[in-house]
Amino acid sequence: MLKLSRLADYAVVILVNLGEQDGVVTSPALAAETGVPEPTVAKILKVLSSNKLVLSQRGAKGGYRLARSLADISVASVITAVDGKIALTACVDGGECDAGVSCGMCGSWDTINKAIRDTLEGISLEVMRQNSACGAGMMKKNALMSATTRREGA
Amino acid sequence: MLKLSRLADYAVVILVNLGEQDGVVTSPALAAETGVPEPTVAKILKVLSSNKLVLSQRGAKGGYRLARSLADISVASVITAVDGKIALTACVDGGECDAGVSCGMCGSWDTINKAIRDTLEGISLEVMRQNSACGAGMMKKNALMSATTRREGA
DNA sequence: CTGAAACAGGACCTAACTGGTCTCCAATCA
DNA sequence: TGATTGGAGACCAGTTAGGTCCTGTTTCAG
Repeated sequence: MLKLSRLADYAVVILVNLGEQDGVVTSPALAAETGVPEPTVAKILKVLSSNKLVLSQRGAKGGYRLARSLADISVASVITAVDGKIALTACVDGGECDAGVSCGMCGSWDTINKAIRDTLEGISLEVMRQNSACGAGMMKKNALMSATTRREGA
Repeated sequence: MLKLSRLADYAVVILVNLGEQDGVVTSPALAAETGVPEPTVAKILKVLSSNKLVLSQRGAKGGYRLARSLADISVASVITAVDGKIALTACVDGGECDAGVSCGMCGSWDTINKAIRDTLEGISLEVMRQNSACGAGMMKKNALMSATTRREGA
């Protein structure tokens, strides 16, 4: 199904949310905002921090803030940070295939991978935020709703 | 990592291999050619058959052959046949999100999904075959090699 | 007419991977 | 000095994809 990892999806939501606030924000606060479970938010933020997409401030009164504006963060960079290199198959560009079987087409996928990467590079989080069908309010509402549901369900 | 399912990868290899032969080919034969385990090849061919990408002939002396030329089969159609609709996230175009959390960006991903789909539509298996860095011989060699390794490993 | 060969369509099991949680450590500020 | 917050990694569990097998149906050969 060619699916994206859920973490990457969360990361986008979290970053957009972070971009709509000013000052440093703690991970619990972001978790409350987005409805994503706190430990997961923390984990994602750590990764984003090590990839320089967000800046962290440790200690009391610490938290996170965007390293650049939403317009300067591409979807590709978020996915790359969370999921690693963007590639459609096990044969990463020029890399060796352990399996061998799927390797018959080694070079061929490179074209596809590059095309997809270019596509994702061209879309910024700012665009994502604006194109959102539901809007920020809806996002928050949905998030809280799901958080409640999850808690009740468990 | 935005990865493609291995089945889809196999499917491409199998189809290209099928396209290089004439007459009907049995699934055991294709398995031997590609190095993909026979039951898996059979499974994939069944799916491809039901999606009209290959034509099947039952009974003794039966087998499979391409429904159209490699040039007329897009990578997108193969992936769609094997993995279902091509979409980057759980939110399929216009569909409803069960989770809610990842749904904040519902509409935004559509643009991305469409772009990726277009990219994959534009690449035919014939192109894949020609661009193959290793070439058909290498493919076969690798396949057999891995088949041997697998057998010994198990 | 009978048996073998090959596809059709499932059910089912296993294993890998992802997602999610928890714990301990380091840093910062009141 | 202690409370707060991020940093790093181990670890557990649920899901899902990959792979195998079984049974039936069709067709050809002898």
